[in-house]
Amino acid sequence: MYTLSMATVPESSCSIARSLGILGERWTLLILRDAMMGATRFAQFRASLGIAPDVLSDRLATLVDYGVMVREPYQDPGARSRFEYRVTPAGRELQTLLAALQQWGDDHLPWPDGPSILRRVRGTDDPVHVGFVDGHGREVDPEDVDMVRTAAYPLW
Amino acid sequence: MYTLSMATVPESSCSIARSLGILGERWTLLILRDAMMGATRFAQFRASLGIAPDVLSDRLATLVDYGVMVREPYQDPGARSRFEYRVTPAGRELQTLLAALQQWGDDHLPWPDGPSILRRVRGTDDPVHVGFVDGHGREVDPEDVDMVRTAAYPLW
DNA sequence: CTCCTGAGTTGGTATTTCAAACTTAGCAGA
DNA sequence: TCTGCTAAGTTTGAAATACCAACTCAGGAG
Repeated sequence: MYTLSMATVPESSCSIARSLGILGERWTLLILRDAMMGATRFAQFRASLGIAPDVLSDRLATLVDYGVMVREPYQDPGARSRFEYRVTPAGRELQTLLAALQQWGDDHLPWPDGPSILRRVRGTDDPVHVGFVDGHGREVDPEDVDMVRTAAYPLW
Repeated sequence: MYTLSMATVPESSCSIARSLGILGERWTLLILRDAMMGATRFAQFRASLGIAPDVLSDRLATLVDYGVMVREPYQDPGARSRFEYRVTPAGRELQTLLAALQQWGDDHLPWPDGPSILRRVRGTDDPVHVGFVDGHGREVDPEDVDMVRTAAYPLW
């Protein structure tokens, strides 16, 4: 059905590698960004990104396949039924990932006019950033975050 | 000097797109993961990732070019001086990005033996997660984070 | 002056992306 | 009924990218 070969999760004990197996292909995170901003239709993604239709088709299939988006029918009045794409709860959880990318870009690859999108606490001017949080909802300095290897860590 | 054409920041007002211009190529974030875990040398990255040497060379050049890593000379006793690669402070700031990928992979693409790496508050058993934080160091629910378009946002 | 090692580069093949043209299904108007 | 219109894809062939093996290059050691 699809000419391009869809992405698969690599056989790796590293969850970063597994996530990137799904999300790390060209265009995938930009598709998700647009979806989070409200895009749902093939032509919308296509117009926004300028992506080739075969590649878009392939990326959407991967996202649907791994539960990041769902493909569901819709019908505009006086038009035939077609399919649109929506972010699932699993996809919503990638908000922090996209925000982390955004934050780093704002800090290290700034644009002359400043950020085009800000993140704020709803209904206030209070800015929000991405960071590490402990079990009590308190921010933890990155320096104070330990990475602990478990038994599942490969022994070279 | 390099046969592969290095990545460049796209002319986009979206900082996610700009970040992905540097970081979104195949292998780049895995190289950074290894670097964060202590890898510094060409052969180390190569062995760990199984990446083709020309591609590794290209990716390292991009990372150095954009200040994510630095290339600096080192000398092992009784060997000639060579170059190694280290993460810069700008690169360190991608910790949250990698952690967000890790967290999502742990949650949605789990491995039979569980996570191979845990993040904890240094010296404790207190687990740490990636999330949104307000100006007072308090966690903010993703539902309560507003994305506000500024004047720099393109008007379609 | 030859061997060894680590950091790359080169060259040829395989894979992925790109762009344009084509297909398909159904509604609408003539 | 026939033709046109639209949106969601698929197909096809050319261009760019990645992969792999072999090679280079610069010292230090023997």
